[in-house]
Amino acid sequence: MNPVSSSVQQADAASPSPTFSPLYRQIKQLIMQRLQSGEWRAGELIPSEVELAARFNVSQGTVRKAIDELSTENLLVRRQGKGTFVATHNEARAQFRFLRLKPDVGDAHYPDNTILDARRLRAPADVARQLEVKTGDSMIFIKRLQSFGGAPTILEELWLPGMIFKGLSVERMQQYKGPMYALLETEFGMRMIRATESLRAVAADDDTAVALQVEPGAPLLSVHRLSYTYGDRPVEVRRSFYVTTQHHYQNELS
Amino acid sequence: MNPVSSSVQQADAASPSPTFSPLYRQIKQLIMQRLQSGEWRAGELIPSEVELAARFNVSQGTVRKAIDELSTENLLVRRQGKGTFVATHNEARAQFRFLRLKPDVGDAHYPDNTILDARRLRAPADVARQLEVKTGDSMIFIKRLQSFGGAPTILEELWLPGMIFKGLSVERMQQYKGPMYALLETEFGMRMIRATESLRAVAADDDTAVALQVEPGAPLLSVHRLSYTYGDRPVEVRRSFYVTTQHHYQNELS
DNA sequence: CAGTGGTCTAGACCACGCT
DNA sequence: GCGTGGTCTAGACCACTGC
Repeated sequence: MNPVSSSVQQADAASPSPTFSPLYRQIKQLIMQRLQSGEWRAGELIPSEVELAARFNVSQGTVRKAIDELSTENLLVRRQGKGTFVATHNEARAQFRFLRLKPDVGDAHYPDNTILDARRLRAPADVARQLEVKTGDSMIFIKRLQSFGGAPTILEELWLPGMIFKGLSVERMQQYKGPMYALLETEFGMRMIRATESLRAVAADDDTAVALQVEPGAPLLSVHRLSYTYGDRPVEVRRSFYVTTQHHYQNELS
Repeated sequence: MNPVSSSVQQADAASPSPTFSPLYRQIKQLIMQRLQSGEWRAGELIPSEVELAARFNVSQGTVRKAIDELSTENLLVRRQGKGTFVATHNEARAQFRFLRLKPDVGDAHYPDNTILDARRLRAPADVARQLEVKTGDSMIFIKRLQSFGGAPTILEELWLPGMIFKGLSVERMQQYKGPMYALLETEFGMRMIRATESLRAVAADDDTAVALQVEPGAPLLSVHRLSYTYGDRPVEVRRSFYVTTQHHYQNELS
């Protein structure tokens, strides 16, 4: 029998399963299930490799390979001598993983947030489609302004499924100053693990120009983000406008 | 003695080298040297893992780990049953690794190139600084327009060190239609392996507007790229303007 | 010193591509 | 059938952390 569990797919000479995956990927899935279920929470220490190998009845090397992949995907963080931890947005090194706007000169700092609007709305058709919910479903809508050293730089609107973030109050948003994803992670156990961004250059409309203190028609970097949590589930739509006179969007191609 | 060579750094209880690196990284460096020197060229098959293990006098697992890293860095490509190959820009899957502009609807296609200008110039100070050459050094300067389905979309200027690309003629550039990096790789053995891009939104100046058939002042996505070859050596500066009305710059955050 | 992840080895077997 | 990379194992030792 397969060491992991009786329900696990396995290679079989007689009937090679079309969805066969190697042992370490099955282990990886098992670990991801525990992350998704909240059994192992953000920032926590997970069992050691030896422990997991014994629990899953596989060799340590197989567990290692599973954790290797989860580590490169930023779901886990290894620390030699200490153990393996669930990755979290509540640490310095994660602050800029989803914020690619860097100052042209000087070091990157996290911007100041000002919530301009925060309330419950019904999902517009396009937002609903992207988040795979029904049009008209209850959503949380947030509009905020981010400033670097007092200079308004990012104006953005966020949509979150109201179903998931039930207890999120407008007051809580208003008073919170740190990274959004850290808040969602801490208070709702909802962890963003990847996102896709679509960038274009656009001309500022009147309202946006006022908020960002630029001339109407001034060029702005438009960023449309769709964020995913475990299981490739889309849980946030974000539409941002960046002022790129003193900052630039930094990207590495490799 | 160290299995790799007598000159290799090794852990030593008496005097732990401050620059110690594990065996598999030393193997990785040895492989990279052979790539950089041109001993193993783009697209070619390199020796098998067993062969390399024997040659370097280490276990196959150690060679595997070295190749694993080179593979995730896109320097090598493994093909089960066939062997390990040097990555190349001359293949379909590499076409869009450095071109992130995607059509809003429909599938991505490679654009048509029109060379507007190509000649030798002396390096301006800023270009020289970025490419780590001296101001006034001989450079190759190229200005070209890229079109998708007949629509002018990308206007860009490239600077390459003339020293490296000695035989690159204006005529060769004019007639060549494919990806630039494939040409540089095939004809000069110069392979781009990574790049950094800085993006901003700007207003089109008059000349740029004419070339891209947009209104003067229209918002354009400005992309400043610095490309590197083996050994983190910068070898290309590129300044592009993208029209983003029918296309967008696609980026994955993870 | 014990426990953790990190490296390295040797050997077995599987999946794939080619001849 | 043979050679390639891909998986899995068992065991040894090293490097780092914290008690």
